[in-house]
Amino acid sequence: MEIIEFSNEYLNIKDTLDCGQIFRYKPFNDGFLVFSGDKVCYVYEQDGKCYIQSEDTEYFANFFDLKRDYSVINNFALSSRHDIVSRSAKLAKGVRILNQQREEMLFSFIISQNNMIPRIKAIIERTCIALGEKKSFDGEEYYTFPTVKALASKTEEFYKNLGYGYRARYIVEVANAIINGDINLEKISELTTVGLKKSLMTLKGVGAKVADCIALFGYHRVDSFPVDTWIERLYREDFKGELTDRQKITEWFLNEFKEYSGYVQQYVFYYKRSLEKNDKN
DNA sequence: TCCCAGGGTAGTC
DNA sequence: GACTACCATGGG
Repeated sequence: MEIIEFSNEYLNIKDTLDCGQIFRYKPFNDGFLVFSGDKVCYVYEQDGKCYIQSEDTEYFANFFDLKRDYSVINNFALSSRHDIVSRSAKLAKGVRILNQQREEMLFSFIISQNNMIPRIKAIIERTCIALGEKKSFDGEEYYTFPTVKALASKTEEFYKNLGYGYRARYIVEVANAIINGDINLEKISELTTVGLKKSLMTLKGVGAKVADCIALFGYHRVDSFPVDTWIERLYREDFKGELTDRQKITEWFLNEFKEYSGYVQQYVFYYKRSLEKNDKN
């Protein structure tokens, strides 16, 4: 077991995990267990430092995007002419864009459509228990994310029983499309962001928003700006925007924030959702 | 009971 | 191209 130490100035574990880009993590001791594909790490904060403990620290150093200088990104957002963006940057200073596994992002965000985050987590959890491999870490049992082969081996009925609803058909079709070689998730990483999105959208159940999420969280394409119901509301309320077409709203944000778009999206998404949570408390 | 959730598809015009 | 009914499920 290896361990990495990292400053927590631009890495807040809880905020980064809790902003809807990852669905598999859980509280553990003084921090969290974080799962990615068949890998796991234990992360916690102590005395101004983050500690990442894993059998594969190299993987998780990249996973948490540790090589990138987030002071540049955060300062860009802090100095935005949009008040909502600078306020978000202040609140979400420790939020980073994780580098996650492509297959896991693809299937996870297909599940995410017209769904709620707690329910998405529950469906993915049930899927891992049913089709993943059982492993243990520091005495704690966990299940890996299923392989595409395992996902393709089941029928639509199987996924309906796991609570997928109408999305069951998409999982079966997409898993088989990968098995058949209709799409290669590694190969398409060579494409431009526009080409990558277009390629992902040939898959059943993957529209513009889901493709944006996969591009951002699975390929670190930060010239992506996923627009969901939260962002659409934020666009209307906080930017006084008048566009209604989500594609055009995405284009508007991309033009506004350029190569920082993906980071800004996470900042404001975190901000908007944290406000909502506080209203309920 | 209706509305909503990190939306997308297929049909119509 | 734009518009819309419909799609499962569970929580508020």
